[in-house]
Amino acid sequence: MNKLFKALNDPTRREILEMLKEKDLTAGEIADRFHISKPSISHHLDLLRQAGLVVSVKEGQFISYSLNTTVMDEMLQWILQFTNNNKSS
Amino acid sequence: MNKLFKALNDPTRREILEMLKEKDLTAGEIADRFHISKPSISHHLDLLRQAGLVVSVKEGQFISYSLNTTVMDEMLQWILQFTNNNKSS
DNA sequence: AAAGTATTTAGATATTTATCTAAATATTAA
DNA sequence: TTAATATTTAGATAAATATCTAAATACTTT
Repeated sequence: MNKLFKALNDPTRREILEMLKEKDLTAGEIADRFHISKPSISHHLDLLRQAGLVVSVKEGQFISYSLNTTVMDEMLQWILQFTNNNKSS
Repeated sequence: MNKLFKALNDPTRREILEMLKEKDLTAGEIADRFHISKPSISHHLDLLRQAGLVVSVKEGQFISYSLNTTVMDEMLQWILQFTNNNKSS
């Protein structure tokens, strides 16, 4: 839970997630869309992976990143405890 | 949105929100439940207030804090864009 | 095997953040 | 009005984080 909130507490990382929502991308493709060095993006991807928000698969020379939405559910539940959406009737 | 994620990226602050879910509390009552100094708790409350997650009302000598759930909706929507819960049928 | 490409790891640095103590402000009670 | 209580503000410090460049690793192509 901690790692999840930590991972989401950065605009670059949230933007990466939104990109991956559209389609899977390689580390390089992601880096190319930011004015940030590749090592920095690599680090962001690592944090997203640690939080379980993305999954990486090696495809030859490339590493493809894709979204893992199941982890979002945990967060969804946490938020719903505060909202009225969880009231019966 | 940035302030919202920032505010939630701290276990103490998340715990404060869970306390306020049960009932409104004064700054002192909140501080008493942690082994953290009052100024530090005051600072956490300030960040929560900046994010719109809590509202404070002065009641004489005390300041009462209460949850503001409406802000959570914004976050809920952000998360739902990734989940399958928003698919039609 | 050597060169090129993709990505990560290592190490450094500047900024942000959580925390503390001391002091300031504001309200209540004596 | 003085003392006590509640909370915040100010200023300092240690730890965490985002970023960079340089180097290492791993795969592919020639």
